[in-house]
Amino acid sequence: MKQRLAAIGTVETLPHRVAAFLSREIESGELNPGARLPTEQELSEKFGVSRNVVREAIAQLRADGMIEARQGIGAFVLAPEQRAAIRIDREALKDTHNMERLFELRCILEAESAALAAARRGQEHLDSIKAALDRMGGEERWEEGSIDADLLFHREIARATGNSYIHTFISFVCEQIRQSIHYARMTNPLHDLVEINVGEHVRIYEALVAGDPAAAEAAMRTHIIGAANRVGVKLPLSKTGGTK
Amino acid sequence: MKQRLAAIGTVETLPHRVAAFLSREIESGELNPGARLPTEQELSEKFGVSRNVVREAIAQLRADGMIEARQGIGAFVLAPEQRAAIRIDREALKDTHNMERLFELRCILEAESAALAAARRGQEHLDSIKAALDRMGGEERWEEGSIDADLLFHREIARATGNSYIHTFISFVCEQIRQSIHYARMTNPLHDLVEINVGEHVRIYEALVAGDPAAAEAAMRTHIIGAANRVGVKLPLSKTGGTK
DNA sequence: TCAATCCAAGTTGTAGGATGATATACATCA
DNA sequence: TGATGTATATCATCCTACAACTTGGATTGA
Repeated sequence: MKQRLAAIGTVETLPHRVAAFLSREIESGELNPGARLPTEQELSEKFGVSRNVVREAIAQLRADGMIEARQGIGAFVLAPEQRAAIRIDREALKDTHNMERLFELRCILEAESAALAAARRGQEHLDSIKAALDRMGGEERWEEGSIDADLLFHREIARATGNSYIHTFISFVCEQIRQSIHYARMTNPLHDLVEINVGEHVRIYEALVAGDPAAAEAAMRTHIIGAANRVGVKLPLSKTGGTK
Repeated sequence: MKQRLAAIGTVETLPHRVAAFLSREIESGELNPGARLPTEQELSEKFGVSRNVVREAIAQLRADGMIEARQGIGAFVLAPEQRAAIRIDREALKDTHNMERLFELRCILEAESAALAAARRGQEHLDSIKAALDRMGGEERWEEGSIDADLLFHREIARATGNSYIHTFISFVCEQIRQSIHYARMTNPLHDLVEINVGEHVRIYEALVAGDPAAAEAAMRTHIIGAANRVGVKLPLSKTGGTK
């Protein structure tokens, strides 16, 4: 419900559309780093909007460190490594290959974080993780609420590391994945898969309770690879086979 | 040189300052999720700026998914998990404890990525990594150029994973760290430390050449812990002691 | 009294113009 | 030649006005 409202609020506003257009042009390489953007006036004429709209669009891109505006000269495209923010293009995630990469990143982040969490978790963390687990396996299965609980489970583990940056990054990546597979989840509501999913979570939780970092890491790795498979993403072995 | 200009270009513009202020208020919890922001007019009066400036500031926050504006009603604070972008507060990194957390995150990301890179790198990757290594140990030591080369070395390894998201995330984290310790590097230009730093990079490179994921991961982990120490950050054991 | 309708005020979205600050290129002059 | 000033282009900021939208209360009618 709330989600619905948020979605409606995200209607394309003019500055957003202009920013998206410029952003695409930069990402696609039509505007290389160092290149100068058209002047605000030219852009406002080109898009048929007021200069204020163009300025708001540029303000967004500038905040991300995508472009740099210099008074009296113009606005220039910056190199990707100078970005001040990370933003993931939702469109690009429709490509399975990109989704695969994102899952790989998630696996790296969450596996080691699970190990950290196992070593550092307090009782309160275990409680909130358990609460999420119960909600996930509760009456609501594979519904909106269940997915929320799934995400919350992972976020709470990230929180148990005591590292706010880890929490932020994991929350972000998970949310990107969740919203991108939003459409696909109704197609495979197979109960077998749900059972498997819950079971994997239980094993992670047990490792955390035991305070066993290696077990937590392994369980998390197994789970994420499995989760990727369940949404149709074949994850390449993110770890070199546990040969260590 | 270019870096210098970029730094000057980042002078605090009015919208940026307003956005930073509001962002602080949200992060600190003074404005809870769901709360309504003051109207644009009130904000413009409060900060003594025009409404346009306020609007540009809000445009930034909205692009990040921090707030949601609804015509005719007002602007509201969104929950952290709905954020569309990751941004790290440079001010917060002045606190050593936060810097420590960021290094920990970096260690997680880079260690496993080094293992991936060792398994997937092609000859072209090895070449560009070697080029960065040479520049680092070249005539320019611990100068601007040397630090650039250091960063490039890490970015090229991230690129060798073949995963663009990993590359993006690692580049981002490294850049945040680099800019935050910008002032500190002149204070410890001890040549011993430089030698150690280069030596650690060489060992990583050798593991990549050998195609040995485990060795690459271990070398990278050692290096990042060492790098943290060299800028005065004592990293807690990010891995549970290699007891696996 | 109660309900439906309409209207007015408040808020964000967009437009357009005016002025100040800054950088570049060119002309001017010693 | 070299320094200086001027013209111009561009972004930064401000201002006013109106459109679109939401809310709540006033009005109206039964």
